[in-house]
Amino acid sequence: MKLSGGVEWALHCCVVLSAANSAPVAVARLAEFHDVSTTYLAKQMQALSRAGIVRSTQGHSGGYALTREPSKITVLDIVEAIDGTQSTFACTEIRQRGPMATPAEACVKPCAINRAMISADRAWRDALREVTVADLARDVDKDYDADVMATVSGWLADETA
Amino acid sequence: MKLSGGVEWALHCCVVLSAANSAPVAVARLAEFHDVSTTYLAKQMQALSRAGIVRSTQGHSGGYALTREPSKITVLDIVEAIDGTQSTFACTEIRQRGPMATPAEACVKPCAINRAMISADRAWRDALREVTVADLARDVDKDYDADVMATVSGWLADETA
DNA sequence: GGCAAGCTACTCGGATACACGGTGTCCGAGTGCATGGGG
DNA sequence: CCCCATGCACTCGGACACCGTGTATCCGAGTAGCTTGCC
Repeated sequence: MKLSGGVEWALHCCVVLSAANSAPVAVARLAEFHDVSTTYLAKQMQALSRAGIVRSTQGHSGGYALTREPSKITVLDIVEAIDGTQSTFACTEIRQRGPMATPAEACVKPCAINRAMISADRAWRDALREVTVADLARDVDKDYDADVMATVSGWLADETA
Repeated sequence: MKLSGGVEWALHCCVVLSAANSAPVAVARLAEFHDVSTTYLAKQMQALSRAGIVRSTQGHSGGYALTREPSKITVLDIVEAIDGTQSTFACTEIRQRGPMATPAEACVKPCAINRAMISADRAWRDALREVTVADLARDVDKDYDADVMATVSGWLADETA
């Protein structure tokens, strides 16, 4: 029950991209900024691209940019893009097996165990859906430094220049 | 982000054990009932034993039994026994890395991303804590058959005899 | 008949192989920009 | 001076190895109950 490590990178990258004002940022820049593997981060960004969260621009001075307002991108979107939308619990319907198997026609509804898991999974996703990239960016400014986002923005501009 | 498959087995086993009235049930019986691997199920039961959820009795007519009332055993207890208590998200503090690293003394509090994840994790665990083994057993009776629990209890008695 | 010692068979427990998914990396296809020549 | 063709360097994208965790299994240690012999 561990989340893929790439999720953290993807989240941080989305926050940084929200400071770039829709200007494309190359993977190499993002990787350098976070001091992580460029190639592996590229894999995560591809997943974000496939999920429609970021838009890729090729060629010189290309890169990735958010496709919509940071306030319209939830943490859940990013998590599901990287880690998949599959539920945390996969019911194998073992009640239909064994000497006292429940007949299949009685199994139209998920069993109590599965329901509890689905409910918990829903609570988890709901919590993640509550937080947007814009929230993350705002909290970063508020909590850690006076204007990290502005500094990041400037750093991105310098690097691009 | 997938839960260990053994969690499902452990949950079902705890429900069955709640029908056994504290009488020890061997792993072989549980495995036969669910039609799953005996040896692997044994591993899960060992984890439950280590967590103090079940008590093992050795020797002839030994086996596993719940250590406390089914209403005092939550789904979360079982999940954490099998899958560990570690959080779903492991913050690697990448904000302290790279050319614009945040100084460590400013990182006394978890970052916004980590906080969102912790909050979601908490919501998930809270939901699992709400459901007990007694609830599961009751719902099994209510939803699927007239008195599955009684039948299970009788089956266990027959097998033991 | 009652009791105790020994044996048997059944139980759990931890240590040991195998497999799949995540982790990490690489090179190729595609494209926008810069440049240089011509009009 | 302006426009266009060409080349280039930089970008993403998918295909390819490696490793760790979970999956599955086995055999050994320990104990409760049955059997049997004795008192």
